[in-house]
Amino acid sequence: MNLRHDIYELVQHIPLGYVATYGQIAHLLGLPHHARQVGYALYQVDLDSEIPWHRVVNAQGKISTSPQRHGTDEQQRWRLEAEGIEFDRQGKIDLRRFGWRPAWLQTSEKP
DNA sequence: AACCTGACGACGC
DNA sequence: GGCGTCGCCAGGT
Repeated sequence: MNLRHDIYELVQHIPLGYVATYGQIAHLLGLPHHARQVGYALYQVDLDSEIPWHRVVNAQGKISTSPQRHGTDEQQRWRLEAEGIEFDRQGKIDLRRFGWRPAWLQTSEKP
């Protein structure tokens, strides 16, 4: 399958109340150095899609902003807060608390 | 084919 | 820890 499809498939596994990073998604797919491609793929997701695109943030635990998002980054924050995720004063998420830890990493299983 | 553009990240100061 | 640099690579022009 193509890259975008793989990315979408994996993002759907991020559980409610947790977040993953762009680089983490790329690594889980066995594609290091493809973090930017993850961001590019998510940029193209329809806002009303089933894909929980809002559960992906950058490695610093912050929502990545861009003029081209036309405010969807704001919507991302609302959605995450609605799921119980907390932001600190600098708009950062504590990845130790809210970072996704896929179960299959410990059980040597794959989705 | 060459060049440009990023929802990124590791690293050095 | 904040901030700039540099490396990355799929897609579009």
